[in-house]
Amino acid sequence: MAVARVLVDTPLPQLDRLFDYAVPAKLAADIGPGMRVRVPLRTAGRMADAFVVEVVDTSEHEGTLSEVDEIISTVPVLAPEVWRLARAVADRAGGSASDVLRLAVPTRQVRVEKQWLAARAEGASAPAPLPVVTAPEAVAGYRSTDLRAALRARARLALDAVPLLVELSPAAGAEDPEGAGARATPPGDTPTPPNLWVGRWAATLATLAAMTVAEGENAILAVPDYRDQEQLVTALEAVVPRARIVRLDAKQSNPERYRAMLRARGDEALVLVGNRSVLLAPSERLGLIAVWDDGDPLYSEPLAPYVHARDTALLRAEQQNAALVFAGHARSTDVQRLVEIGWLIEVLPDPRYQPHVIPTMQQGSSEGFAANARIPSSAWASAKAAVEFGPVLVQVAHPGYAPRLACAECGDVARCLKCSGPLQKHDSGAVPACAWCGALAVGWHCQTCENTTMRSIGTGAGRTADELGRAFPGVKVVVSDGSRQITRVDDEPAIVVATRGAEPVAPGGYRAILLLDGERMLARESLRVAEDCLRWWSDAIALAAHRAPVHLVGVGGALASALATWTLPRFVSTELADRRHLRFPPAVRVATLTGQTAVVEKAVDALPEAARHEVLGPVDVPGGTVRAIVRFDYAQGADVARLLRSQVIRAATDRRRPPKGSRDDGRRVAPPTLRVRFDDVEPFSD
DNA sequence: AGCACGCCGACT
DNA sequence: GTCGGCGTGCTC
Repeated sequence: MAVARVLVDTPLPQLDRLFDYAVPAKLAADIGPGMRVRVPLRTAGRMADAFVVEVVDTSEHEGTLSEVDEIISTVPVLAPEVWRLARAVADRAGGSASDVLRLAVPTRQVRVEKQWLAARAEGASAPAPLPVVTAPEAVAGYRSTDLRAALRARARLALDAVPLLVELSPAAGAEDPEGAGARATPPGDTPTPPNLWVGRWAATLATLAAMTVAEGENAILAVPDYRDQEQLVTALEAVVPRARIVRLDAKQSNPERYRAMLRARGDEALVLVGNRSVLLAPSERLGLIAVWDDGDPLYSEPLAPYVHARDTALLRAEQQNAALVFAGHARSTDVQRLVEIGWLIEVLPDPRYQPHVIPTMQQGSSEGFAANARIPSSAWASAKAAVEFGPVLVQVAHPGYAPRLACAECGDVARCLKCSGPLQKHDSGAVPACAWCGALAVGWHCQTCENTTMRSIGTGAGRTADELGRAFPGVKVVVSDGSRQITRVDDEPAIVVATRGAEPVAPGGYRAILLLDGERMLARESLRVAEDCLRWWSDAIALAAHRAPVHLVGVGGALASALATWTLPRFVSTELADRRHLRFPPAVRVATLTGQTAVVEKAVDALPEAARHEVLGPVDVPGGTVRAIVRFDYAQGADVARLLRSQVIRAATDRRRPPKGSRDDGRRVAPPTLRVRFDDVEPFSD
């Protein structure tokens, strides 16, 4: 008799294990691993969706088995390697595998499934041959023979990217079998020769992916956001046939994601490129996992079980014996830790390249334009000279025009009359609007002194652009910020004002770069300010033309000299040593426990001895609950996760009615939930 | 979650 | 004796 072992699709932690169901004769021929099924749970009549994990001959379960009710679809959406990964990811984070599968398997799309089944019925056509071109300049800066050997040896690397741009030779050998006209030009636009400048990092990762695909194996490439993805895909198209590149990202519609996920289950070797979710895509023969800029906060998953993409990558590379590459301009302290314990091997550019970074603490003269006051005269002169020859980048901290407004009379922060949110201005002429509810501040008056006029506090990208426009008459000014992102600019002289992370790519690189607002960026209260700044600045520095001057304004000390001498790993190593001393992450692991006082206290008591002595709190948090932070060493991680998991289950299955005599006596009440979140750095910032 | 099982107090 | 309220525990 066939037995289906299934994972029930439910958030209940007590059901997070496999259940056995008998397969009735009429389903036996069709059922298989990875399919979605419906199964009865507890009592006939109640049905639950489930994934078939395996089909076996006998069950260990004593007692009669219920029968699988129905096969929802014969399309195997859950690949075995994804199941294995989901289980490990959930276990590491004290969470449920079904929560991970929710992220890994997009919701069903019947039309896409029909197409897929029809295509499969037609018979698998042999994959197209692979005319892989390995552009030698793409790995320039590294010894490419070493990289190829490292891939073959399944090495784990911390790769420091060369902070330069590279121009790709257009579609070098990457013939598109489906017709080369796929690079769509928007209707009405005159076709311009494509700007094929990308960060060198993108060309390097693309080459590693091409080497992997040439061996008949998949490569998974993760990027933080769409801007990086655009560069990486451009670089990939130069070395891998377009038909072998599969995107998986948040911008796609559900059917697109579903189609991509099913394609990844095919036989041909592919490059899978996308945001953090791409690390959960099916990939049976996996040769390489590469993560670009792992310090970017977009890699921390906001949904339960909150597993960071870096950890997913580490687990998966281990499970599937794939090569692993963490690449970035600035290393994260997490990667530095892995280097220092010998888990990752560092790969430095050879020959070494040092960008021309000029730090200065000195502020500009206060005469002249307001923007002038933020810019030291040396930087000003350098920008003025450089803009004759091409674009100059100015990086600022805040988007908009005036990120903050205050009453002109009493100086109190200007607040929305409807919801008390802070007001801000997006354009110089715009009516101020509330940052929270969006309401326009029409007929505003100060709630402290009844005055009706405001003044700006701080300077956004828009205002900086206005001021620079006046300072450089006749020069084009381009603004790129969070809401209006520009990915590429052309060669023309221009001042490009961008908020950190929104810098466009310029052909050949910027002729000069001014990093303003450094002081303000460093003022953020967070455990990771220094490494965040290092990342924001080094990513911008990498957009400069060869040896073009980069002025880092208002920053001194070790951070500035690390950038000036381009010895970022040394700085990060010192940073990590400080954290080790203070026992802060990533030197140690942490878990936050949130819930009612009694539940949190019980969970703390259940911890292993060593961890119990390193509990911060519990402290009150909004919502009538408390939060405790536990610190422990990596070696204890598995123990702590297992113990906390059992506490979560206990909390969920314990008495759900309030004790006798209380006000809601007899009424059903939400279970006394315990929320566990591992490796959350939020509690260490504010 | 949602439902059955079983253990004590009040009933024909 | 047995009806039913409510607390406890399980779900193949």
